[in-house]
Parts: sequence; structure tokens; C-alpha cells
Amino acid sequence: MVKDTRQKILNATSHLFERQGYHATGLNEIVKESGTPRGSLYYYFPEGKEEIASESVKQRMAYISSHADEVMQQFAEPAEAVYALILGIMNNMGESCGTGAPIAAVALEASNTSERIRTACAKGYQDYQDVVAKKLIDGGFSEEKAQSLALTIHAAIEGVMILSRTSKNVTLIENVANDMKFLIEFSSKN
Amino acid sequence: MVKDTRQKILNATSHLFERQGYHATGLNEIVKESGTPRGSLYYYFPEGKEEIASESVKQRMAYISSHADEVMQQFAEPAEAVYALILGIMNNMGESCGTGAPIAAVALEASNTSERIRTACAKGYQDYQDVVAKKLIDGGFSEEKAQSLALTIHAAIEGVMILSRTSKNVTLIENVANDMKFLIEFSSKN
DNA sequence: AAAATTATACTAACTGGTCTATATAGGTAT
DNA sequence: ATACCTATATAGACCAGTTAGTATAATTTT
Repeated sequence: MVKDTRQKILNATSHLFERQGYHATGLNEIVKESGTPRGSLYYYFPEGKEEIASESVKQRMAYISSHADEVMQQFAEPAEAVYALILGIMNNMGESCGTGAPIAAVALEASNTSERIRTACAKGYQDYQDVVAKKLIDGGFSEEKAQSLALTIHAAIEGVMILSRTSKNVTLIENVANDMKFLIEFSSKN
Repeated sequence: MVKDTRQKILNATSHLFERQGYHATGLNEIVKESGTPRGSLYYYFPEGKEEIASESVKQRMAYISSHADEVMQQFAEPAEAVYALILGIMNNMGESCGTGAPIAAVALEASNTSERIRTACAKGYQDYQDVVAKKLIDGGFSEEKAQSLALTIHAAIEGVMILSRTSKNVTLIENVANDMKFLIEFSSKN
């Protein structure tokens, strides 16, 4: 595998970023966690940490969005699909609450500092939101209403992950799942 | 003013944490931004950065919660109050989108690292949520339903601030304000 | 042999934190 | 009032460790 080392670096970076954010994650830590050679860092990412971060964010969000899309396809009704999506997040989180909100910390830290990272986050978020919006449109919502609801759903998801991690209580997520289901079911379709 | 220096340190810290988070904010930067003497840092906060952070988070969230409480009191209906609260956040954010989510970055960064900071964030968040819950109870919601709605509202607020900052677009917040108003108005009261 | 990849040593800047010396108060005894 | 004393507060040099990043040599792989 030619790109194996490169991929290991990105995986380790995504993992560390999710747990502790951008600035707390050092290059040495990435090297150690990935088990890749130190010298390869700047070989594969000559532009340094910013490039690693931006690439890691892109890749992570692409994976998450495609996973969300799979969930969406498993349900006929958008309300059910979104409910399942959010519950799935809860189950993935585990009791320790060490993860969840894979790029939120990076997005906040970089929003005023690195335009490159910020835009990578913005695009990743938008793609994720579009997955939900698409499902809502398929379910009969107008394009505008779907985008509007998808935004609120996404915000609620992002927020509740922060609250879950901070309070070390995953059950909060179920609460939000119920409210989002309700919101979709009772909202007008245009 | 005897406690002037100490307060300046906390103010600067809160300000910097909101914009760039915990790890990106160095002690030197706090000293510089606050205009206080370097030697005073460890005089007022002998336990170091963690103590400064925990104190800063507490104070900041106390202020935000009391402000939210004031807004709640200006409206008879909880749906209207929450709507006004969220719109107020939008107006405070300003076009640059450099602020908003005052402790979210710190909460995410510290949730796996510093128990002291994590609990300070958790308590701050809970108090904020209680302000909203109280208003819902006053508006006729059951205690349980009020807590549940307050959580979702809080999550949506926290999340949309991240999304606004990342996309540099404050208008998203209005969208969430509308949906939260709707959610309150159409939810059953028990 | 040539190209791709990795190893190692290094830099300059910065980190959080400690240290001692010094100033500046406010109160007290003379 | 004045001299003295002590607690509070400030100044800033200093520490060891770490950071991101660079340069170049050695090693694989093709």
C-alpha cells in the first residue's frame, strides 16, 4: 500500500482532534499514535500541520456524511430516519463520552485563525446538512423548508454532543432525537 | 480597586477563550491582553492555568445565565422569550462571527483532559439550561417537559453558534430561533 | 541507478511554571 | 507626624520541556 502511511497519519489526526482539538494535538503525538515515521509527516504534508488538519477534517466529514446517507436510506419517513441517525450517534459515543462532535473543537479553534481549516470545516458541515435536507425533500418538504429544518437538526446534534461530553451523559441525545422527530412530523412541508 | 488585576485577568481570559479556546491561549497572551503584570498571574491563581480557566468559565457562564434570565422576564410567553433570547445572541455576534459559544471550545478541549474545567463547564451549562426550564415551567409546562425542552433548545443554540462561526453567517441563528419557537408552541405541556 | 520514503539531528520560538528581588500599601507604635 | 513593620502585590529573569518546522543523510523500493 503506497498511501498507507499517509492514511494512518490522517486517521490518527482525526482521532486525536475529536478528543482534544487542534492545538492540544502535537505533531509528535500524531506520529506516536499513528505509528508512522516522523520523517514522513512533512513528506506527505509539506505544508505542515494546517494541511494535515484540513485534509483530516475533509476526510472525516466525508465519511460521516456518507454514513449518515446510508442511515437515511434505511427509512422511508425522514422523521424516522433522523431519529435513527441521532440514536446511532448516541450508541457510537459509548459511556465514556470521550468522542462525538468530531470536528467541532477544531472548527471553533480555527474559525478565527486559519481560513483553510475553517473552510474545510464549513464544507464538511454543509455536506452533512445536505444529506439530511435531501432526505427531507424526498419526504415531501420544499427545498427551502428542508434546508431550514436540516440546519436546525444539525445544530441540535452538534450542540447535544457538546453537552453530552461535558456532562458525561449520553442519554441527553435521546431527548434531542425525540424533539427532532417531533419537529419534522409537525412542521408544515413548505 | 484591590481585585482589579484579578478581574482583568479573568476578563481577558474569557475573551480569548471564546475566540480561540484553551490550548491556543497562552499565559503570555493573557498577560498582554489584560495589561496586568506577569507576576500577578500566579499570585492570584497559584494553581496555574487550570485555575484561571475554571474561574473564567464559572464567571462567564454566571453572567450569561443572569443575562438570559433578564430576557426571560421581559416576555410573558416562553416561546416569545426564547425567540428573543436567540435573536439577541445573533445581534451580539456581529458580522465578523468571531465570537459566540463562549465556552464551547474550552468544554470540548478539556472534557477529556481536565476534570476541574469540565465540571465548571458542566455546571455553567446546567445553570443556563435551568434558566430556560424555569421560564417554561412558569409558562405551564411540567417540570419534566420543561427540562427536556430546555435541553433541546440549549443544544440547538450551542450548535448553531458553531455553525455560524464556521460558515461566517449569522443568519442561521434566526432559522433556529423560529424552529425553537415553533417547538415550544406546539409541544404538549406534559 | 533512480526515485520514493524514512531516520536523525537540529533550530528558534514558545509553553506553563518557578524563583527571588522589589515595590507599595495599610496599620501600629513611638 | 514619623519611623517602622508586615502583608499584599508587582517585576521580570529564569527553568526545563515542548512546539512546529527544516535540513540532510540514510535507507528502502522500484
